[in-house]
Amino acid sequence: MSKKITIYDIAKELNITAATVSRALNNNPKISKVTRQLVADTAAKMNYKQNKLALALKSGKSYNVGVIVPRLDSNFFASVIRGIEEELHPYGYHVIICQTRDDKNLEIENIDALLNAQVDGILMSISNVSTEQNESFERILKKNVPLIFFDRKANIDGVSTVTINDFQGAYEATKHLIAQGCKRIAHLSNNRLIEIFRDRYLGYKQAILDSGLEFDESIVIEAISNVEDGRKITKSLLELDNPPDAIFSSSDFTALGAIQEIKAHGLKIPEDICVAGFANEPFTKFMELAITSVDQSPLEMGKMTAKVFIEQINKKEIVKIEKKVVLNPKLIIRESSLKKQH
Amino acid sequence: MSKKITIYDIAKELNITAATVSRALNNNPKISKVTRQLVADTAAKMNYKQNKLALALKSGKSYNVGVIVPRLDSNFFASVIRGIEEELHPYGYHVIICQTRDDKNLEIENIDALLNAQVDGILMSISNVSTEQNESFERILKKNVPLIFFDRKANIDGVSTVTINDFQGAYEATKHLIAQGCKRIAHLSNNRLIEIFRDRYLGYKQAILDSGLEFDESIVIEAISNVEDGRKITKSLLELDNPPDAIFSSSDFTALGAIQEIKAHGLKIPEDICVAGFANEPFTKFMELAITSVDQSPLEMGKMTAKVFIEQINKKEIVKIEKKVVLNPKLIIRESSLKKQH
DNA sequence: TAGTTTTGTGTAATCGATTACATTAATTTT
DNA sequence: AAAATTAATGTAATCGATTACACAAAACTA
Repeated sequence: MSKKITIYDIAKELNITAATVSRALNNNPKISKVTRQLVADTAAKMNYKQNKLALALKSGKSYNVGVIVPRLDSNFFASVIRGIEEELHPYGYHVIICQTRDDKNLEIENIDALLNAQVDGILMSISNVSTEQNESFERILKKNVPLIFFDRKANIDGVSTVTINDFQGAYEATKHLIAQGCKRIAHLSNNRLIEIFRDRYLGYKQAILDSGLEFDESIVIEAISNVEDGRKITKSLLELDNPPDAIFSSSDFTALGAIQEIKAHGLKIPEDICVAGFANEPFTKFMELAITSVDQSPLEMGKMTAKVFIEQINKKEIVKIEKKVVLNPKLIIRESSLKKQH
Repeated sequence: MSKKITIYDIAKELNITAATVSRALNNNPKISKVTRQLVADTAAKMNYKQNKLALALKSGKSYNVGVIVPRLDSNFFASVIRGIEEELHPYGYHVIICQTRDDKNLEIENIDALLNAQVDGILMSISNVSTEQNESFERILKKNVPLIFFDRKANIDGVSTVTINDFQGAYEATKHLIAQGCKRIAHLSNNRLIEIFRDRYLGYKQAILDSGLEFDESIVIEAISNVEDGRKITKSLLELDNPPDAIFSSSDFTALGAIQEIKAHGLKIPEDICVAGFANEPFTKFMELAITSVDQSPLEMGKMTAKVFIEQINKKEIVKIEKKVVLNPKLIIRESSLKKQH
């Protein structure tokens, strides 16, 4: 119903030009105090609201950033996004969210759409399948749009990243299992073309080697991150002639599956088999048998990602900065791996 | 680095005007096939990308919708947002997310910011504290921006809503507890100024009255939706002279707290006390003692909300439609309330 | 008092698209 | 062959802001 009020309407009302109105609203000292006050009052009275679209077109700053994640309804990504939103909100930035659903074409499509929408930056976690599709990323950089990876990164020159030390997290978790007396630790892995899963695998492996235990590649198995796959693979592990006495999983969901299967086999946790997961999903804490896991502080990761973006925005355009922030994981030891004192 | 290519650049390259380029790119039949092809080829060669900001300013359509929720890192809201995104993506709409953190001022601020950013619609779940701050909502409507509430709604004329039947969900859950033989059912409620909590309370009450059981207001207690509050309140309930034999909670988190406290008291679930929650949070399914809960199909709710928005957008502006979609809740019965057959 | 500086506004271009309204050239009609 | 259509493109306004440059009036300088 109500027509939109523009600075031209205010100008007409006061018999001045839109330029003066614009300056007055921006508190330009060249405009007399009297006029400034008059304009401010009239704007308020007419219920004027600045059209950010026009401003964005003129200034080249949309005050929108794009955030791309594989999926939204995961505690981890939702928390990261919360962190991003809360950190950017005070600066007046809005967050546009996109999901790739681990689909390469969707990822490309989303990047293009965000660029066309003139976002001021793109913060993303790459999808499972985007390994070596650097073309889109190059397009972002060529447009001089800040690009920052969080958690799942691709290694590209000039791109800042915010990650956690997955190697370290896996190393500590495995060391902890070893400290509990476990000698044959299986690993439920995931697609190791993704750096985070490769690093978790490497951290696990290093911990075993550093402890003088035998490393057995045959009990490292790739799983999809869900309960069912965790059960299925654990079943096959338990049926081995030489079953493991601990399971370190790169996902809490597969760890949960493992726990269910181990119990179904009549074995006791942690007495017979210890289990540790990764991500510190909310449910790991809630279980009656709480699950040991590695916390990734997603909220912090989101805030840090946003901070790196803000820094980047404020630099001279000529300077190419590349910041690699690595957060420390926190091992949360719970009942699923903590044996009674002996 | 690379300058942005506009239709003017293409025009100059081909010695035609920008108007012709614009028409050609939009496949206007008035432009000869030859020219259209030529423009398309040149645009591709020069790597032209349409500036959606300019388009938005000219057309008045930004193809952005704002989604406002109390918080992002809750499974429920994250799933709703996923549903919204997946439904709107095919139409070319982008989703801008905002959190109110149950802060009235933030809610108002977010609404204003979205309106100034010229979003094409606002889809929101009101915050705990926004009861009767209809002023902002009116501002949205006055600007003719479609406003749709999901889950937590305010009752405003001309606003479409997508909710679940909370009364029904609570009614069924309570009836189920009664069917298990429970005679004294406590209710962990929440701020009943919020319609969803009021309705859950009313559904619970009605089920008790319909079953000829005694309704006792003293065992209806308001709780904050977290585990600690659930424990605290359950403790006080168990210490009553006449403790309940079942707890129906309006939140899964308080239900979990209740379960922990009941176990701590040495009582058995479901034999001594049955427990049911609300929301079907992922962890309710994962627990060793899985928790009975009411599913709200958040993904569906998100998709439905988006569909209502699309419908609204496509109507003539003159027509004020008001659509009230009510989804059916699904009672998921699990071990926390299912007694063995007697 | 003539010249210079300052103060406050206006003029018009710009951001990058779309589109109503000409206008010219080509084709068809009579 | 003149008149009427049609086809293809150009001109210029528009969306709603910002801002470099211009300019008049007032204030200051010498």
